[in-house]
Amino acid sequence: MQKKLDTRRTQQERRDEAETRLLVAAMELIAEQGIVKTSLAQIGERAGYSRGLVNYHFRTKDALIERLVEHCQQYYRAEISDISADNGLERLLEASEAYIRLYQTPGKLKPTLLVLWGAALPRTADRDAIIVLEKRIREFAAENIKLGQQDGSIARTVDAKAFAFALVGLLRGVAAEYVLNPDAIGAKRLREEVRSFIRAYLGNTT
Amino acid sequence: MQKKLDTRRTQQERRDEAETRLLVAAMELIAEQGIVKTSLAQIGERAGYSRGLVNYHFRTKDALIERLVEHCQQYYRAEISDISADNGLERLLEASEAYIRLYQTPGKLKPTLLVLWGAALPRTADRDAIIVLEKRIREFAAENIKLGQQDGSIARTVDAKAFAFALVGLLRGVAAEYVLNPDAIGAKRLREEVRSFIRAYLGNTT
Amino acid sequence: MQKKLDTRRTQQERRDEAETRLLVAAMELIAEQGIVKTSLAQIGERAGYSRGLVNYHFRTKDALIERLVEHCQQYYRAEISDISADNGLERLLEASEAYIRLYQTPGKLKPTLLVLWGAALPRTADRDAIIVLEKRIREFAAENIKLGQQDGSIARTVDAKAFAFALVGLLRGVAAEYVLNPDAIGAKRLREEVRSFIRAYLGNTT
Amino acid sequence: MQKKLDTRRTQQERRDEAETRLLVAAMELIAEQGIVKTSLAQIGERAGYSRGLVNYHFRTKDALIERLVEHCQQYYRAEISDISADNGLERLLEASEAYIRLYQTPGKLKPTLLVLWGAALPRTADRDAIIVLEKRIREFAAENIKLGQQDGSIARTVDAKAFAFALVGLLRGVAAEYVLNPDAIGAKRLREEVRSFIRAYLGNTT
DNA sequence: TATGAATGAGACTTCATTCAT
DNA sequence: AATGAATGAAGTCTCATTCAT
Repeated sequence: MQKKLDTRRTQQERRDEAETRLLVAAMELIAEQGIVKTSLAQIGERAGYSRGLVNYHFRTKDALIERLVEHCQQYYRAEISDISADNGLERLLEASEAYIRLYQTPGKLKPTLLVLWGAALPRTADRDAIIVLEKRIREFAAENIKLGQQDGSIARTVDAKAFAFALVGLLRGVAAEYVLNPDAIGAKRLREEVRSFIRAYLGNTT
Repeated sequence: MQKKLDTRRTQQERRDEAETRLLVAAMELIAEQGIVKTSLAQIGERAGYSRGLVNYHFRTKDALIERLVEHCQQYYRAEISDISADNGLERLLEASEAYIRLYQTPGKLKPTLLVLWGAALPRTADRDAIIVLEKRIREFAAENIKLGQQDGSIARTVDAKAFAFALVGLLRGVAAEYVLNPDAIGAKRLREEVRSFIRAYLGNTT
Repeated sequence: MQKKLDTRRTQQERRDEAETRLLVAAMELIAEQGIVKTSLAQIGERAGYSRGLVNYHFRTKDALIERLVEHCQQYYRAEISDISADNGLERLLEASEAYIRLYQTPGKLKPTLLVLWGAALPRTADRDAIIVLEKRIREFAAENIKLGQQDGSIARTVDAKAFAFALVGLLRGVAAEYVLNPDAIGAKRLREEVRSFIRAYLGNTT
Repeated sequence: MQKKLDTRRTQQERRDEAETRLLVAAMELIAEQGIVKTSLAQIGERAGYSRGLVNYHFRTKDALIERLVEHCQQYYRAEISDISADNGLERLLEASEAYIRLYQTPGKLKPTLLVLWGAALPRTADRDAIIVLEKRIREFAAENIKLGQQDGSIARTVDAKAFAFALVGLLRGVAAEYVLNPDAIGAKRLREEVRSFIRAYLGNTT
């Protein structure tokens, strides 16, 4: 019985590990090649398994992409989560800087979510997961703006919803610009510029 | 003589008309479905020709995309070109507003360039044309910033190159955000927000 | 246990059988139509499978051709291999006669290698495999000539390398001639003629 | 009237020149790439004309190939024709040597007929023209053998028809071997070897 | 749990041929 | 006589998916 339990746990663990490795492989490949050029066989093999495993785990490619968006989100959240500041403005600035920095530190996985976002611009099937994600991020920004308005760090005249929309656009767009053309501007200089940009507006009418 | 002129032009005209119709069809389809899901056969047929004509004209799909980027640029430039303001800041604001507005007025062709831009994020073959285009646009922005610094409408402390980078990111990102989620914010409200955002920064230290 | 053995072998066996059937189908079709007119879909279907299987197995058409050359060689070698004579001259004569006879006995597969050889004359991609094969065959001939010179059946004045070159040319050329025009000469008469031709030269200065 | 005649002749001359240039271009391209990979458009353009001209002149590709075989034959005959020897054996030897030499002197056109011959090995449409040509050449050889038997230079025991068959095979085969692998043997050495080979047999029983 | 053989749809591309100029 | 726009068939190759092991 003990043995059976162990076996069962091992099976589950093996499954989880395989799934994680498949997702990581998928992130790498999609960041490199885009969604369509990345085949399920490639993913399985990059993960160290067989061609067939992706279908076995995720059933279809669309399901994999959907699952991938969630996975990416968690991954990103984990990398951005340690915000130490305690007033709203600083929290926004820190989060923004962390977001940009994500694309400036080496590592293949980073651009994956951005690539998925870019791929969602035409009316494709995988669009919905990205849209939901965007909404959540705008809400996160809006909450921090309201927080800042309560603690006095952000002017009351700022329209939280509208600014959140613009801010997310700015960050996504600048990140994309950087991915496309990393040599056009210094990494640090870019982060400062974005920071000043945001601060100039939010602190403006205080 | 009239006849001869007509005759001489007709072959060339046929070719030109076909090319234009193919490009327009390609823009429509790519805006709807993205690059990869759009087949050359679809383009030919949507344009009212045969499945094979696209290859006859453009040789390869990559060549078509490259040509399409140029075509889009001209198309966009024509729509944005009438900037009436005479100082640098106002010129930038007008151009920015026109750019956002482009995605807010109906018409299938509009999102094409944005879709191409999003599709260039992974390392695909068509990437280069987009990168070149981005560079040109940043240069256009930087020139207007310098102009504004000469005519006094923009603070001398602004780093033209860095701000151009951020500005193009902002506009692209906001446009993408809007294409993905047009109902999250009012069209006019968004344009005002972007305008305030830019003005707050550029006029900041005057 | 028996069952386990069976199970273990079956996947591999399925693959091997498919590969053999595909190669045989390819040999038939190429002998009939030549390389270029033979499509991969035709091969798959003649073998009793789907249109796509050839690509699944051999990846590309060039790879199939390369594999086919090896396969043909083994096939031919098996048909020619029983040379009983023990002196060099007789061994050469027997091998030569067996080679010609190969094209004189019915059976679709026989001309395949000859067709591949003919198709390699222009600078095509599949050329290399044939060239390597030719070299090996000339070496085989040269070895037997040297053997004959040691056992006294072939004159020492014969230049092994040069004669091997001419001999292989003779056999290939006569076989091709026969395939093109089987009614121009009796099968037996042709074999005798070639035999006399070779013997006249090799035994010449004894 | 004179003028009209002139014009007519000029038209005819232009037509002839175009046809010749098309045929030469076709010979070059087929020697390089084989029949199937050579497109009619390529031929037209290599000849300095338009893509459409080949169809205008020859109607179909098959007709071009057929015409090409005749043209090649004339071309080859012109290069081989000056045989000065006056006894049958020497005439055969000279012709044989000239044939081999044809493939040993630089110039793209040479291998064309050989390529066409190789391409005729499977049962294709263009086969017949080649078969007819082969027959004519065997007859030419047989005539010279009989001539040699009359003038005493060739043994009466030789079977003219059978030997002609073998000889043509030898020459074709050796030429093909040389085209495939020119570095395996010296050009002069090869011609000597073939000459000795033939002489050994024909002079054998004198 | 995992593998990989097999399928079949669909894409890009080439090209002989037709036809308007 | 000559051009080249346009067609449509055919071929190679990729790949998501199914299924037997």
